[in-house]
Amino acid sequence: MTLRSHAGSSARAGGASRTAAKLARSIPEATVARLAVYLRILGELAEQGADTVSSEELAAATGVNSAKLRKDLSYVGSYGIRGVGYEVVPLHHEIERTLGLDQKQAVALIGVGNLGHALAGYGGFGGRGFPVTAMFDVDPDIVGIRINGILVDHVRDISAVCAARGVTIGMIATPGSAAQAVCDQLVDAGVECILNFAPVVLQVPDRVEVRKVDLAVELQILAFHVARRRVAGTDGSEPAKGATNGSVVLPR
Amino acid sequence: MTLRSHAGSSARAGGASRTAAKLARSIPEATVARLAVYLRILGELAEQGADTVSSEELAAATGVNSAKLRKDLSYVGSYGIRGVGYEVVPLHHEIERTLGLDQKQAVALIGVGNLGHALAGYGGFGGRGFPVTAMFDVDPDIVGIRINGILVDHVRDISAVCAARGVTIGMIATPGSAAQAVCDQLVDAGVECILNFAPVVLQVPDRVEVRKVDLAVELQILAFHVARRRVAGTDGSEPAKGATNGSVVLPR
DNA sequence: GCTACTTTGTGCGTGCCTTCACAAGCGGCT
DNA sequence: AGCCGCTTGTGAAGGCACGCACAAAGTAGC
Ligand SMILES: NC(=O)c1ccc[n+]([C@@H]2O[C@H](COP(=O)([O-])OP(=O)(O)OC[C@H]3O[C@@H](n4cnc5c(N)ncnc54)[C@H](O)[C@@H]3O)[C@@H](O)[C@H]2O)c1
Ligand SMILES: NC(=O)c1ccc[n+]([C@@H]2O[C@H](COP(=O)([O-])OP(=O)(O)OC[C@H]3O[C@@H](n4cnc5c(N)ncnc54)[C@H](O)[C@@H]3O)[C@@H](O)[C@H]2O)c1
Repeated sequence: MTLRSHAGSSARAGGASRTAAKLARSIPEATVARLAVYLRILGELAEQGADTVSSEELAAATGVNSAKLRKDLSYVGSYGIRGVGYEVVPLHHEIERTLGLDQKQAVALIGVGNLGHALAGYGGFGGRGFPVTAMFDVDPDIVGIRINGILVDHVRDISAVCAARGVTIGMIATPGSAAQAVCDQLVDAGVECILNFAPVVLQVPDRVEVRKVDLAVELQILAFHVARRRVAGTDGSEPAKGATNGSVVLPR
Repeated sequence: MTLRSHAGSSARAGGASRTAAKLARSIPEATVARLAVYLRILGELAEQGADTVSSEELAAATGVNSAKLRKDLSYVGSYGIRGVGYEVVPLHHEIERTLGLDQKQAVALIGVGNLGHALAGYGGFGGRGFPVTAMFDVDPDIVGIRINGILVDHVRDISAVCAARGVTIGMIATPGSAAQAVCDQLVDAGVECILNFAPVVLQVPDRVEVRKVDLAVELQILAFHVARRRVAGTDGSEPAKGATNGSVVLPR
């Protein structure tokens, strides 16, 4: 099992129900998100010199159910050894390949304000295959400066610069009022994946994928749980660890 | 695929059970995340002087299915008028109440580095009921400075300061290596909700809820789609419909 | 080679979330 | 008043994800 086909796409084993096709192996979105987390832990384990890791250990480290983890890993292929566990390095490599991280993605950052500066200076991106290769702003005090050696260009040049540098992912960190216009420019430039930090809902063509990071929403969700907890605390009903039910109780 | 929203990051922390409290009502986690988005749009509509809004309009503005939106709103009560739509202001008010935003939550920020500075200076929090009322760091150059009038304290004082200012939510923006220790201190201080920006999986007691914002994971998910799209492009399989998504996904 | 033990890979039941479709309700028009 | 058109609220169905539990498959010991 260890020396499985390597080049081949290892078209998932056995009586795969998938109508096969060379690739079509669709991976659940939820799994993709977790794979990225496994990847980070595997990287740490590799640095520590770990050779193999069991699903149980990896699950504990990433905070997921071990069965779920094994199922997730089964989507990238069978890289485990029964009775032993998973080989850290090969698995890490294979997840990278599955997520498409073997090919670097050039990232463009639009809006180099408070948040933009933090993002631009963050080493966690380039180190993981996402070099910020282009930056844009409209503020004349910002356009022209360099951050990590990259020049901040004027937004009017988005199209040309992105095309020239092969940008595939755009990060929008402008004020909300400018986000849609910036987004449109990115789309015109051919960018098909956008990470949006502005608190607006972007309208894009079907072919473009948008993910949104909305900190205010995150806080509101937490606030909701604080409030719920408070009320629950007053009636003495025990929080109980019952079902891993995703729902939530609320006063009315 | 774009639509995959899902919001349920978070740790499933303390069992959010349905211990049927007398006046309790269970709201799906996914709905809570979307309510926060509706809320923002409703706020904008109110500013523009809109009187009512139909589920179809609001759905278009927030990028969700109108049936889903109506079902979401049905959890907060029946505030719609058939044949007309929803009254903007009363609905806005009611969602706020439902999410527990009528009571302000004091937020503590730990780690005032690049990202921390951006978060500290962000007006979008205080303006929405989440004033940053305490900040902490270990760097002697940072401890003692003021941001927006708030003094940055030393981490050793987390417990005392948080208790004194009634902090209910903690935001961790320290390097990953320090995150768990900081988290433990917050937990000791009685904080039960944590928003974590560090790329580590925090271990917390069941009663504590953790949500994680992991930008590297977000980018990796986008990268996956870029890669998938590239391959798919060769065989002509369909792209994926667009829309918008909610927030971040993460397990626990 | 055989047995005992460990861990993977997955079939399957369960439950949440989404979406469709439509009856019920409301305002306006005649 | 009565009818009409529009929109809400929700029952029901389908899909997806989770997690249990177990057979398969490998290692270790004798
Ligand atoms: N700072 C935070 O912690 C934080 C948190 C959550 C969300 N956000 C969101 O992130 C976005 C940026 O926040 P910020 O605090 O960095 O704001 P900021 O005002 O500091 O920075 C915005 C930057 O965008 C630039 N800009 C304005 N219009 C532009 C345009 N049309 N094209 C290109 N650049 C343009 C400005 O010159 C400025 O440099 C906002 O939408 C904000 O709501 C920020
Ligand atoms: N900057 C970004 O855009 C970005 C993006 C994604 C994730 N992150 C994550 O956010 C975290 C912070 O990033 P950053 O760029 O602001 O890093 P940074 O190094 O600029 O800031 C970290 C701050 O934490 C402080 N700190 C260190 N140890 C501490 C401790 N034990 N207690 C309290 N404070 C302590 C440091 O003094 C520093 O001020 C990191 O975990 C990083 O991975 C940052």
